[in-house]
Amino acid sequence: MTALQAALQNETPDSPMTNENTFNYLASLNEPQRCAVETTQGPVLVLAGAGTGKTKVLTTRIAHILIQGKALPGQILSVTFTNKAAHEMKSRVLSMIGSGGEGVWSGTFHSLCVRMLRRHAELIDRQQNFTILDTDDQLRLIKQILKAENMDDKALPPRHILSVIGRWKDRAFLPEKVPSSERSGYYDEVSKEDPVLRVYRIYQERLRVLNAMDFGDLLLLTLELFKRSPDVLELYQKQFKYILVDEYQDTNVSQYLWLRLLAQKHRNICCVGDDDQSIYSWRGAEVSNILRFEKDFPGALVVRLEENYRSTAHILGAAGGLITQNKKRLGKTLWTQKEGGERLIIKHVYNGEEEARFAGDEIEACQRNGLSLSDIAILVRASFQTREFEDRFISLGIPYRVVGGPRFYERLEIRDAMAYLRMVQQPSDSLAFERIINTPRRGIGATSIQTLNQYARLEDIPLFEAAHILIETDELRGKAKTGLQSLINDILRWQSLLKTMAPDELTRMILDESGYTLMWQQDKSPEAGGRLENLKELVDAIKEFESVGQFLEHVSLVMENTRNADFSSELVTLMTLHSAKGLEFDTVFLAGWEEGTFPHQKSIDEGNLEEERRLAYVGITRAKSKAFILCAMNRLIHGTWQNCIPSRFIDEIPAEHVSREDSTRVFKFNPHGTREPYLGFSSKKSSTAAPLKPKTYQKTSGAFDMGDRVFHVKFGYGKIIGLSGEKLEIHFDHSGIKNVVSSFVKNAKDV
DNA sequence: CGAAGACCGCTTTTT
DNA sequence: GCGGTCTTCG
Repeated sequence: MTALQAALQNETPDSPMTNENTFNYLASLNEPQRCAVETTQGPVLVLAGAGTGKTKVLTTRIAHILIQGKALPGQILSVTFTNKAAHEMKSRVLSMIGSGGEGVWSGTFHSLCVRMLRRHAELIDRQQNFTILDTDDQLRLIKQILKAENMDDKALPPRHILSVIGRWKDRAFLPEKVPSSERSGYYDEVSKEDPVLRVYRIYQERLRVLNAMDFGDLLLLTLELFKRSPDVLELYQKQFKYILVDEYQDTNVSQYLWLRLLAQKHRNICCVGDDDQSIYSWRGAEVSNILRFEKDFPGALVVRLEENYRSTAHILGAAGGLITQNKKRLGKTLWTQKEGGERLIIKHVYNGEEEARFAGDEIEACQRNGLSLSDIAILVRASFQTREFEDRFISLGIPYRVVGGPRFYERLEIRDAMAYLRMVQQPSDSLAFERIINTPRRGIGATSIQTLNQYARLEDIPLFEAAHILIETDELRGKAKTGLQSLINDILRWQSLLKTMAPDELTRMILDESGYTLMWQQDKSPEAGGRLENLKELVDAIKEFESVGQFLEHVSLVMENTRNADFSSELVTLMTLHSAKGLEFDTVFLAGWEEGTFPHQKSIDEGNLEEERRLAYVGITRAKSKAFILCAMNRLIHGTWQNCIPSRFIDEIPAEHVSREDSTRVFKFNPHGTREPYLGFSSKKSSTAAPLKPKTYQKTSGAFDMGDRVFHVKFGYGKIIGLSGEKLEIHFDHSGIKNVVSSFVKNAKDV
């Protein structure tokens, strides 16, 4: 019997069990952690520094509440930001208390909101099967509106409108609630109003007609739901006796209001976060939420977790010294029981190429010392910075992986396929219809689509319905008419199969019968093969779901890449500082610490240096034992070479925690400081010039010959034009001539 | 409807 | 300086 089952069988839930074993889970906590777990009543703010065990506190707290019998699983609300975090929470709670933990309302803000909104859709003018739009759809909708309203998309770029609306939604402003002080900055002389606000109003109206909502709406409309129906709000307020929130420093205003409403009744809310790791203000996160916590929840207990179990004293000292430069923070100092450790190494290099070469050499040295490649990460400010490292690693034969990048469900072919599914699931999804109406080509051109759109808007009906009606008239002719007629028939037929056919079979059928598969089969471009592969993968993915609807919901809420999730294999990790948050590595290379790159020029211009500094703090605290900070003296920026000034953050790290490795061999030391542009040394071209050391850790795939057609994950298809042992010289169809190691390429016919 | 040329913008990214 | 997107023309 698990502890929870025992607790649930206990007739008097308020009297804790006396069995001492039940309390073992508390023994592994340090004093503040234990305090954060045991103070279940009233508001609690846990300021959890990097590597101080915050997930442990959250999961143990849930287990504690359940084991103590203070609440049933369904009375606990546990909120995170990412699906990954949500899954981890779930599995860790389950492993602590065994079965019974499944009933906890655990998920992301967005998934929890969807759960509520589907239940009460009619109260916010939607049907239960409403669609969740992605950015693509949103953008298309905005463009449509601009066109229909005769507005100039040059003066009002759709992307910008979308981001303004997004920020309004983050702050819980419905169109009529946007304060005049928060206007977009645009002004229309004729209508005497803010044109973006006007688009916003129409946009929301269109979403209602489309039975759709965007991501911002998930929060915004849940707030609206609570407002329109106090009964519904009360239902949830009563239900959730205990609320737990992860990454509180990343919440936006809407999320904050949502939490505050739900916590009003029981007031048992526990927020965990770290103001020093707030790095998402650009997508609406408000550090002030965490800074203000004690005011928002009077009588709150604030617990600081400051004992770090991850890094050496030097790393913590460096990060701590840096972050004290920030004014707006609650303040805490990380410490460790670990002794010794190495200082951070600050390495000045000539340019980006040497930066990559240095990292490559150091990584090989790490390997010789027995470190696994999976213990090493290169962290960059912006994703384009990974390129030079990739090039170098390829020629050295260091296996690597880039985290992030384009995601599966954002690919063109996947979105198209999903649009077909959406049409079958919800025919009023006009954005999906517009996407596939002429893909593959059916002779329905822009004019025909415009006719349909005009009619649909005039009658306030979905596009599909408009198509139904106009097909009976002479508005459309020739190919457009026959093409549309057969598409409508197809969609209706697929719809009739929705209930009876297995979702993956239906998907395959739709892709075949619509001619979509054929379209890519006939496509001669190099990507076509990959696209067909992806479509197969999509069909495979759908197998796991009971219905098309369930699958669509999953995809719209879980956009993350699961394919890169494997951190165990022997690969160096390359990623941005943003995506590194929450991870740890033995050795970390912090690349591109120059003014303009990091801190980024835009942040300097906008005076948002505190957030950049927090980003630096996040970067340093990822390292367990060793951190390199790399600073190039010259860099190619937007096609021109620029002299670089070392990042101000380098100077802000206390000197006693760093050692400067300005090798005089490469770097002409400037006794007056590090801020002077580099003067000596001339650029030596070619990353392939360096001697290649034999690799023992790598399997030789062998047998390649001159002229062989091969495939490379990054460079695509190409032909071998040179051979020397492990090293191949390949002329790639799209990337030119590159030197690569044979284990990185496959024979083209095996792909 | 497709190809070629002009044009722009260029941090971070989850849901 | 490049790459993606939009426009225009045949």
